[in-house]
Amino acid sequence: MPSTAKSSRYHHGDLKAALVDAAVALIEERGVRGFSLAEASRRVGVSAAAPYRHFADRDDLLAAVAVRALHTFADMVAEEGSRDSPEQQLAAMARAYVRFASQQRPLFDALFNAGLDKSRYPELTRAWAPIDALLDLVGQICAGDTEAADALAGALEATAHGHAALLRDGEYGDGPDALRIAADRAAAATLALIAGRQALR
Amino acid sequence: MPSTAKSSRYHHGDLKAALVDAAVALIEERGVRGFSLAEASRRVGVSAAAPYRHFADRDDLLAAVAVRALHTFADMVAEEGSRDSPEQQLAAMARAYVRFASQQRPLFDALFNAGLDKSRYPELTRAWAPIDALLDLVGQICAGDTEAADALAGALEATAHGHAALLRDGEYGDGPDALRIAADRAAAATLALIAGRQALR
DNA sequence: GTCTATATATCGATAGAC
DNA sequence: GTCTATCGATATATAGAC
Repeated sequence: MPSTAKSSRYHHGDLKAALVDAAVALIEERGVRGFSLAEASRRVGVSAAAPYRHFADRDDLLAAVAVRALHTFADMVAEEGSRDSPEQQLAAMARAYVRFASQQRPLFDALFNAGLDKSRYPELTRAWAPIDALLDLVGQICAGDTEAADALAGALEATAHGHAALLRDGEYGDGPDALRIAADRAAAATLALIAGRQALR
Repeated sequence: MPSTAKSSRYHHGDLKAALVDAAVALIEERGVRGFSLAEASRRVGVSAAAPYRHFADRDDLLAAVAVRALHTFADMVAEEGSRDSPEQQLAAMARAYVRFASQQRPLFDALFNAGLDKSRYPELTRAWAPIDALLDLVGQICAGDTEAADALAGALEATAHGHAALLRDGEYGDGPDALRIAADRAAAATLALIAGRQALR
């Protein structure tokens, strides 16, 4: 281990990651709007100037949080794959989507509510990659009809997102029941959309 | 007209409304995050201190915008009522929801993305009143089964919201087609949920 | 009801030392 | 790669005059 034993007077071996961690905690406590580079610096014990060695500006750190969100989101959705029927997997995907919004709220906010410029951060467009990966499940259901599959996939995505957003907004209450309710509803709506998919075209 | 001809040195007969107007324009241009009381004051030509005669603080003006959003939203949804079948009315409601997000984006943001404290502004919980008004349409479809009606209404609401939120996020593109696409999909998803509603319970 | 003036805070970002 | 120091901008909010 060559450089791990740095010690010296610098606070971190990986300031970049530490700043992302601090940003997540900060967003959790104060929301995206309450986040600032200065406060994040304070929390990890460095000067306000230090972050600029790693991030071009405030939005750049926010974007780094969004990228982490992307990966966490993909992991949570992917966990639901590979068993049961396609229908049950899609319902589980909707549950995972809602769970992500609830259990990783700061990440959800960074990804969907930070107002980041997507032309500046094209990676964020890949937020839907994990969803797209499940699109072949939809293909199995719609056997061959790719137009129908696309329509159904879009409806499932929007419905899962809607339940997640409403949960985040407190529409299902604040307690621990809220997540269960939202997840149940999202899963049920998923199955209903599949059952009624003829009406999509 | 007694007091309309005020003239004198004061800039407004209705500063409160003028500030709300300015706030809407400001949110349109810079987003909720870019909104400030100071800039709104500047725009209507009063000092930064003037608003405090009408609003307790920044959030208080933001909440006033959200209340306006509430009414606009209700109007747009209500316009869709009263003809066609219940199914078609619900589909039209979903279209109106999406149209609201597109054509009144600053209001949509103030209502759903401003991070306002809902325990401080309980009126905002009434955002769903216009939706609830259409719940009896759902009742007609589910004839008697109130549990099924509640489940369907919740699914319709979340699905419409999901399409609106994704549209606002640019998920359907930026051009004028985006609204049409999102509205079509939201309406279709509404009909599909109705068709597949057995799966909701 | 609005103004001026001001106190206070915080932030983003840069320059230059180490 | 981090620090100190600092500039400039902007915000919220209050006090007191008019």
